[in-house]
Amino acid sequence: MPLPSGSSAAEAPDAAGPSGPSGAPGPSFSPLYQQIKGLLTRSLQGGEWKPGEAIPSEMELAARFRVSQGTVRKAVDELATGNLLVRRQGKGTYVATHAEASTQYRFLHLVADDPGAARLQRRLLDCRRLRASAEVARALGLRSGEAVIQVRRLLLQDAQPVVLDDIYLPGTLFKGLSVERMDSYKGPMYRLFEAEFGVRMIRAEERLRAVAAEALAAQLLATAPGVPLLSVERLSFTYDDKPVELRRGLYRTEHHHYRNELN
Amino acid sequence: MPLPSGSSAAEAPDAAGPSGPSGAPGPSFSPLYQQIKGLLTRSLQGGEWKPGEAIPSEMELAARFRVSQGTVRKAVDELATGNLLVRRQGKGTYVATHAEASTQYRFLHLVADDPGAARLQRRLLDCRRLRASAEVARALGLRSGEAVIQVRRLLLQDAQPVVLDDIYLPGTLFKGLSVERMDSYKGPMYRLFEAEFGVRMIRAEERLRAVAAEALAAQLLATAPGVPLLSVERLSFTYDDKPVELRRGLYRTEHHHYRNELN
DNA sequence: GAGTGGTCTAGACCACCAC
DNA sequence: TGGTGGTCTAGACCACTCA
Repeated sequence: MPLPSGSSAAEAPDAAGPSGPSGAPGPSFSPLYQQIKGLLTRSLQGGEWKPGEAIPSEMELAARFRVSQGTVRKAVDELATGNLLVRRQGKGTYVATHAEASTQYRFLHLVADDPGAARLQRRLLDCRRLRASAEVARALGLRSGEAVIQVRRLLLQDAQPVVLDDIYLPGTLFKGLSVERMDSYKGPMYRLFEAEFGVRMIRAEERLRAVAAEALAAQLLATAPGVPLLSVERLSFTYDDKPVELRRGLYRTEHHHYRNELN
Repeated sequence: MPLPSGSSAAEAPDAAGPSGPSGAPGPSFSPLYQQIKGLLTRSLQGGEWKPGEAIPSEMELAARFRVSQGTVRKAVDELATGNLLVRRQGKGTYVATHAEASTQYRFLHLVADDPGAARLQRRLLDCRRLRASAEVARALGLRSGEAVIQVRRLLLQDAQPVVLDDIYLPGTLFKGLSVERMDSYKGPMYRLFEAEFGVRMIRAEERLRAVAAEALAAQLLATAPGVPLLSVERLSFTYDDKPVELRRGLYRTEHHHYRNELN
């Protein structure tokens, strides 16, 4: 309880330690910096600072929350580690965005065997509204039959199809998404999502399998039925661990591989 | 340069900042805690503290290195983040090991679709000494033709083969490794490596592909030729980013998937 | 109760960036 | 030159573990 008693401002967090003056049997102990982290996350979620913008300096935040700079620092450190914030020495701390080149394909682990290969091209095949199947609804936390937007697209390298993606998005969050809007947009899809719909992908879980190409997938990927494909099912989450995108990808791995780092 | 001049003990690190008293045009600046981190890593590498043992307390390390506890703390924090050390509040800081249940299969991302599935069983098929092929030599940083140990094994669930692994190890580091020694060993293979051969796997890189089962692999995995398999090529590193294991795995993914978390 | 890691503070100085 | 994040310190107190 390092806060000077009587100085509790509106935004000052309350440590509520188990040995607090109230003597309440607090079931859990939450360090100050964790509470600061929570407050910062709420501000990010609420849009107080938008992707790409700078958040207040550590000194300002320390004053706002009535804690020392070191405490704010630890909170910001963890948010930066979680890729929610980006620190730039001498300039400030910024809200992370999917726009930066370094994070261009943060979630796409597929790389060409040939390191000097060309960049991937995008080709939208389809974008339609439909009702969520039981499976899609379950993954996205919707009710079966709710509106869903499905996007089908290819990624190509040197005009050769490499990835076929089926993307499912909750209809309520992505009203007005259309082929035209996506086609005219330069840059990563996740950047469009955060800029146009205010939906920011924070983390994702993937499940990988080896499968045989079905007839349609083989045709779209310009390969033969039965060819082994890498199936990548991705569930992406925004703040609060809320799932907001289901993506089923089929990757051709004759000249590409899925790269993963283990620590 | 916070060290009091004239107090340079044998183990005291030298910050050597660009604006040091010598005025040397130091090309790079290395914070104190980074240097401490390096010293700690060297001690780990040299075996001063063995896997599972406790390292000296933060206060002791601070005294040894003539820095404050906070500086040691930051160094230890990063090593703990990198899974080299494990902190246990109230007890001490320990050298990480592959023995703990929580890290039992730290590097194996394959999980059963059915969450209530049985544990994986291990079956060693083969262990032989041979000369490194050009490809294996290149991956492990050896000369072509150098001695290599190859281990082939299966992982089974409910008597059904799920994983076929071919493991390649530098012969000089793993003298005396035999089927008997591995078969009689309870616990993870990486635990045996660190306990019996002093080789600790720190991190790894994997390349995943979808491939069709060849005749031999199909037979060993009790499946049909042509079935899609997940090919996982793993290169594991010890300290100094030195590669010490090449592993080629073939995973059946009818009832299992490779799980990955994206941040 | 002694010892460990965990949190928090206040203040100093450094490296980097922009104006 | 001033502001930002980055490093380092010294000291206080807390939470946890174990004898």
